Amino acid sequence: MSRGPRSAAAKRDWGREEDGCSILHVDMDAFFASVELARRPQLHGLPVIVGGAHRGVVLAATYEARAFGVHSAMPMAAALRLCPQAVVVPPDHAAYREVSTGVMRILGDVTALVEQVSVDEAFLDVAGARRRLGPPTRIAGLIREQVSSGFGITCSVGIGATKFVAKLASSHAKPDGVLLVPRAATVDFLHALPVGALWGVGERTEQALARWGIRTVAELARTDVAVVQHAVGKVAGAHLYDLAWGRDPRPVHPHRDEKSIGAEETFDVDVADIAVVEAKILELADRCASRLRAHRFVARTVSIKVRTSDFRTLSRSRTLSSPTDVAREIYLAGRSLLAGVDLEGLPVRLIGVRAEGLAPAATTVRQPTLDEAVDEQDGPRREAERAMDLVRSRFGRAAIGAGTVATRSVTPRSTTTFVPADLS
DNA sequence: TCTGGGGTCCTAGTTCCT
DNA sequence: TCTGAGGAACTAGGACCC
Repeated sequence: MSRGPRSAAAKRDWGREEDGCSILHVDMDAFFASVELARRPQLHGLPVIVGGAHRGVVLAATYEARAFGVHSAMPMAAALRLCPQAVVVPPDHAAYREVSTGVMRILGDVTALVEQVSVDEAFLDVAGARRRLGPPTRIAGLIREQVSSGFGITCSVGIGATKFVAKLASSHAKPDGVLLVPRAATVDFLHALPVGALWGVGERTEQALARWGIRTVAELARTDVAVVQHAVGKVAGAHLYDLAWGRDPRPVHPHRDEKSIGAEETFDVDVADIAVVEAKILELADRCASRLRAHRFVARTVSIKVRTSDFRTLSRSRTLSSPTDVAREIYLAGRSLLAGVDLEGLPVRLIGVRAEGLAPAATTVRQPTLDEAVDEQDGPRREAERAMDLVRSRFGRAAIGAGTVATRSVTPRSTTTFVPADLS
């Protein structure tokens, strides 16, 4: 689901020399939409958009919908103005994860050096697989064939000497193609692109560079690195300058350490009642905590994100006296952070909770604070939340949830509301 | 006109510790 | 005991990616 700008000039044959090009970037074509089409063949050939109908954005669109100017991250209302006949399908992330796992298994059979970047893309270093499977273009063909026959979806593969070039190559191979950029052609390939194609150059950075007359990668490469650093900052400037000359030493990392786990939600209607926002914080804290426990992590820092009705986004964070994986502790920190935010009387559009500073639970010592030493409920709370995890693993997430006030908890028809302790 | 959700990384200012 | 320097850690916010 890459969104970087592409260049027609870069979408051509750059040569056949594969030596020194061991990095593959595999990117599913319109992934969510393709999965929907694979299980609903009657939608083939139609403009299909995957996304939320209310206050949503486009998560994926078929190439038929893209022909009308629809693209991912576009507000759904705008997409439907451009393409009113589009079939809108709500996202089914569980299905996408399942296909993704299957695709990653195919990639894992090629080489152990697979770095999954997101649900629909991954880097592979196939240097060690060449003797067994052949040159990179052959391996790319093999992968595309297996993904197509196994899941009924297509993918594009970019081949280059570095991760960055492989990624750009895959975006220019779309849809359903392969593009090899030989090592010797790397600089020419890059210099054919607009500066926005560089990794890390979004709208703001593009504007900042444009103020210095830099609009293409070639122009950036010809500019003094000090000028680029002045325009976009020291670290980013040096990094962009290196990328513009094809220098990208980052290896393919099969394992990436998670840095944070979070959850956020946009309300259907902006909310002025703080109690409602706090209840949502509890729900999100519960989600974060159960994911922390599932990954066997504890978090040292809790942060919240608040978006007000005027679309301003504020964040607050606090480092806890002791790392935690307990929803109540995350909730209490989140609630107190919210109390410190001046909303200027505006209703809340979005609220998010994030657990940061993750460490393995098994090797992290939790020092009880003075409060906790007195509060003997902490142990039972963790146990109660683990019990909730067990219930959810058997009956699904909706089977059980945390309540704010035990006496007011309502039991819906098919759902059990479990109140582990007084969380208010 | 409308703008999701899950992340990472960087910068700059402030606070804390030695 | 006070003070300043320097570095580390924390915090808030912005930009970016998919």
